[in-house]
Amino acid sequence: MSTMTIARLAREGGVGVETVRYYQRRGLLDLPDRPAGSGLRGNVRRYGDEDIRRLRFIRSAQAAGFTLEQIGELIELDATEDRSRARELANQRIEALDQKIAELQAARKSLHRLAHDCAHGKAGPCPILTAFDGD
Amino acid sequence: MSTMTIARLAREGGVGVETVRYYQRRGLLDLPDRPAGSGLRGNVRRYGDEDIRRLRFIRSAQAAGFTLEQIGELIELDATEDRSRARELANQRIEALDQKIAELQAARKSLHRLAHDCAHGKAGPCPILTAFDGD
DNA sequence: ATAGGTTCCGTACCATAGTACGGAGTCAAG
DNA sequence: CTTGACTCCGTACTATGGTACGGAACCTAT
Repeated sequence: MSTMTIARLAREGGVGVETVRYYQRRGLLDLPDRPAGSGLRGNVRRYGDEDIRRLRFIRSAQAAGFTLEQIGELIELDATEDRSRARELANQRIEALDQKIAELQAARKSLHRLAHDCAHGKAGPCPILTAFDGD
Repeated sequence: MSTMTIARLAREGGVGVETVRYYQRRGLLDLPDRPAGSGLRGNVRRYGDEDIRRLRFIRSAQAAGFTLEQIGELIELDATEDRSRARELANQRIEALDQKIAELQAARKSLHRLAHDCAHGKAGPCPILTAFDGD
């Protein structure tokens, strides 16, 4: 699988072709050389497993809450010896994740109570506007 | 606290004045009448506790992952008897939250492992690009 | 060798959720 | 009764992360 076209790469990464091109523009994915083949300006670009890995990393890092800009830094960092910066970014994100997770769990609790009150309440509208009170 | 200016309302809600005005434009917050006082075109608008509650609801609902558009629907729903729609929205969001929470917890785990490997690894760069492998 | 599907690339556009600007009006203290 | 802060309002701009468009080149199967 070492010579895919961009459509295949996109499919492997679970994104659209335009998204791959967008990541290339952002410098997150490499733009391979066009192999100077038959055509006048060269062949179509080819992608390999390394590109798939990179693309999947981008999606995972995004799911972890990193911005594309931070992901760019992570990718650059991966090639350096700067262990402390890498740890710093990871630990910052873990803290943010812990906060976010707690927030979402609190929200979940409120929504659960709302759904319950809403299902078993006597009459009238569900108490939506007060759903998050006391959290 | 039944006659605040917009700056006070914003402060109580933890947002900026421009954000309050934005929510008014979106129809999420009411635009109270300008009390026809001394001035030619009326006084400045005044806000009350109801507005604070509404604003805080908006922020909480946002934290729960609702979009502003959905929040608009929730606010309208609060005035109706449509219990099933309210429950539907709440339950949909709970499902999405459960997914999101699981995703963030997985990401947290990966980052934790990365930080650890990065701290105790022998030499060379941290294995950033492979941090999410095997999740 | 020709039709159709892809690729390439620049540029433009989109949604979401704000944030900023500027000028006129209004308010509150001194 | 002026000065400085705040309000009002429309309009424009921003950030983030894409998505769409269009024409030329290219590639593949018939």
